[in-house]
Amino acid sequence: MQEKYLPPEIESAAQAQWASKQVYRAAEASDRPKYYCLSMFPYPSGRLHMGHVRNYTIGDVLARYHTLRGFNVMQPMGWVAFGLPAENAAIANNVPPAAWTYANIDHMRTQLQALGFAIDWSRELATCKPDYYRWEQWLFTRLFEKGVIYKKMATVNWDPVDATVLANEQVIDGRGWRSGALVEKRDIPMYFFRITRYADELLSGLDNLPGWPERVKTMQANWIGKSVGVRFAFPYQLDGQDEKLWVFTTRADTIMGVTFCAVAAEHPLATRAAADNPGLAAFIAECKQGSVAEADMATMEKKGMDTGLKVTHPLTGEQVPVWVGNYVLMSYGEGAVMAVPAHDERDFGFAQKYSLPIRQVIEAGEVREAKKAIEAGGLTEKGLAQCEKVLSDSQFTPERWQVWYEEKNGVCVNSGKYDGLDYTAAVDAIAADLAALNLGEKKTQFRLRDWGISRQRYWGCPIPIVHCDNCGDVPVPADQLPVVLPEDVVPDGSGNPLNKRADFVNCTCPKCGGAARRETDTMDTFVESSWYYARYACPDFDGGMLDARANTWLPVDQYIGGIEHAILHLLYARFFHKLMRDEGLVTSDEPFANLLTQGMVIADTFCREAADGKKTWFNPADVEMRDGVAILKSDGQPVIVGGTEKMSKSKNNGVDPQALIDQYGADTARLFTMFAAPPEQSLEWSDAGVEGAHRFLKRLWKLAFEHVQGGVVAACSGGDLPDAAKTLRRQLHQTIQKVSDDIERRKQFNTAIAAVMELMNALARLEGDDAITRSVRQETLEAAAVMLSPIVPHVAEALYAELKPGVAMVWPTVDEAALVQNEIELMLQVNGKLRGQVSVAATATREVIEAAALASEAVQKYLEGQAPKKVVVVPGRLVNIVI
RNA sequence: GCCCGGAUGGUGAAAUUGGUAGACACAAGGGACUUAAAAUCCCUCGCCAGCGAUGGCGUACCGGUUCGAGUCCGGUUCCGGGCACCA
Repeated sequence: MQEKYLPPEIESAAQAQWASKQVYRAAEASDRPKYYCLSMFPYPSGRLHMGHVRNYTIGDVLARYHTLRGFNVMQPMGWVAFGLPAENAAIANNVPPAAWTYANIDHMRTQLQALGFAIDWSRELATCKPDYYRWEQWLFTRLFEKGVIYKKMATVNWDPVDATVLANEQVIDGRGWRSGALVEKRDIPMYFFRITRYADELLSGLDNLPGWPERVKTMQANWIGKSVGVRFAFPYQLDGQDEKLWVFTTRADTIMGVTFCAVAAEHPLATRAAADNPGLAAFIAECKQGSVAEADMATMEKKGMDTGLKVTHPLTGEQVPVWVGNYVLMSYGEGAVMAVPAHDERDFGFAQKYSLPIRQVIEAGEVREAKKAIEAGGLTEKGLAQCEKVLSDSQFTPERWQVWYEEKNGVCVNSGKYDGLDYTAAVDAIAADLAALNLGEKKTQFRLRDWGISRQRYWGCPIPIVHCDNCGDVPVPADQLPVVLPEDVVPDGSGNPLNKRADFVNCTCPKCGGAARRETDTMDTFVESSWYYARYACPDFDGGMLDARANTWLPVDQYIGGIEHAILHLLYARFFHKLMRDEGLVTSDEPFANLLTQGMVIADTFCREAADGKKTWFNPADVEMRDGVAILKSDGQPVIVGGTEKMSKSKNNGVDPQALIDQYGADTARLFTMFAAPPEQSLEWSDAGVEGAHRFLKRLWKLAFEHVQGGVVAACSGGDLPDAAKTLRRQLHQTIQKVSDDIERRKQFNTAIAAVMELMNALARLEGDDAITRSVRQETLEAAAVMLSPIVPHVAEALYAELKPGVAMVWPTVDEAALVQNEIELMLQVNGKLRGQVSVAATATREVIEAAALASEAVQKYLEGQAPKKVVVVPGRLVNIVI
């Protein structure tokens, strides 16, 4: 055995052996239970960053642990290879996105392999390859024919200078990131997946996912946002026609408080009113500026303008003014809302700004009670005072009205026949009255909107539709798939270059054979990532999307990925799974049985801003702090310190693990990453402490080396031991218990590592070279190597091979007999404060413990001869004496 | 703005079900070994008072429940993730 720990030699030897023996290749034919361990596949941005290392190490620890536990493990890897960064790189460097992407994949695959992950590389896939997206196109055509996919208008960010659609990320402070032009909203036709048809199942299905974090399920449930409300209409007459303005509300109980309505700038009512009102037309044009992102809509200043038109309140017959509001979006709901400024914060602000009437229609329950009591009379002086206090404490203020509204525990006032009704009764009565008038009904609504998947971009999966003047939108027949994306294209940032490719665009109609045009929009990249987990089961199948192997492996037993994907990716994948189920491709209802959401690895961002507002982002590795000022190393000039954000391509704050691997080896990088924090916690990146992780591996190596030098022996398997050896062996088996639980149930690896560190510290202190002590040492080192092997596989395998040559690793089992302890120590508290300890037999009864505690010097000192008021005994933990 | 999380020593963190706050590490300081350095090993290390024994305070902030709160409840601040075209 080598005396020195030499990571480069150990790691390359181990990796070469794993590769040549294909040890991580998963076989379908196995009598062992399957364990499908999947980490979210990376976007090939160029280099790995610490977020990837963390994600894939977590997955690898779980995969390797389950292999040691006897499972047939599959851990695949691939690339979500279409996307915006490739087009940005193409514009910046004049390289085709395809070439850039494939080069990145090669580099990142090498980096992943250097980290020693137990990946079945025979299943590798890249979503930009025709043999992958072919089946996505095939499913698209099936769903199109079924009506699950449909076409409608949708609003996008339009850059009028670059004449291109912008992603939300590319709109900065309302301007295009490259041109600096003011961004406009523009309506274009897009294809949509009818995800809302599955809204109920996506919501109720969350209850069948006990292996998912509560926070993710809460976020998804809120996102889907099921609410029961009332859809109703305000009738009006315009140009001699009877029309209806439809709105939806979850608070029909406040309908009597409506003092105006607000419609979107694109609403037909607004368009009509603007026809003979230039001021309004100008305001509508203004509303069309800015991005479509919800965060921008919610934070912008709420503005409006009166259309001059009035609609009729369906219950009071009052004339209600209609305003155009810049915060109302045509594509959400009805494109119009009723406004109750007395109880809705946004409506209140709007009404104040434009001096619109505010009418209270909800009153807190206790106010109502107090008023009633006073009216009825006969109150005692004290009772009257109490009621009056309630009233004076509840003077009408907009803040109070809003609270009464939010808490839904008030009653209606100023609402005519509905006065005195509570929330439920009022909603029911009002809905019934509206229904009787044929002007409304109760309706279940979802916040979730249909999924628009058209992207006006080149580097994506072509939408398999042909536009024919005679036949309309015709799906490409299966035998003509895939519609192959040409890979020799370099986008220039002004629109989709596919539009300029006659060889791509021009085609014949599959239906009538006439000249036709191919759709040039590509699909949202979330479509590719919505089914890759299933394709890993049968990546080589060319007879269809999936074969029977998909049902062998699905559902994924453990899915691991960033919390950033809690809603969109995970919801889309769940939706897609149900689409595939309904196509008969899979039999399960949900794709991911257990989910581990990794906390973000975050790092500082640094940038410089050019005169035109364009920002250049610098990698933290290229920046240093001098006297509290961030300086770019290359030119010595200052840079702006941005926020601390998740590592990303766009902010260039990804920390490449390569330097760490080169200096210390993959095992140290893995160990350090797992030791830094528990997986679910977000982690501000710092390599301070990596020395400690490396030192531990060196110490471990040295302990094993020293033992092996004296000759390997059979591991201890119990029996009578000297005290020191017995104590160590107890700690060993406690550690096995803890590490197993930490990895399997808690999925918290930092504490598992700490426990093995403690065990190794204790082992280093164990003296004696007798046969029994050496056998305990052997048992401890063997178990430590196995317990660490999921985290640091290279060094652990090398050590195990020295300790137990020619034998395969098996996860150690806990020897219950080794755990037995005769005496335990209890903490003594007086009035909840720690005042001492007492030793008692492990079997001691409550009475014995209490007596021992009261007799102890520490407690006697505080009792001063008095009897305690109360004694609390917590078995195995402490005694608290209350005096 | 809305939804979901988080905040514990100089630093990363631990405390699993309401029961010893700070395990395990990093950094720092002191010492051993060395011609010297590196490496390694040993010791100290929440804050305040005290020579010490010990005592008081302490888990972002304010309040509450409890024999007992880092943990539960109400409110606040700051930080991170998401907000449907970054992936």
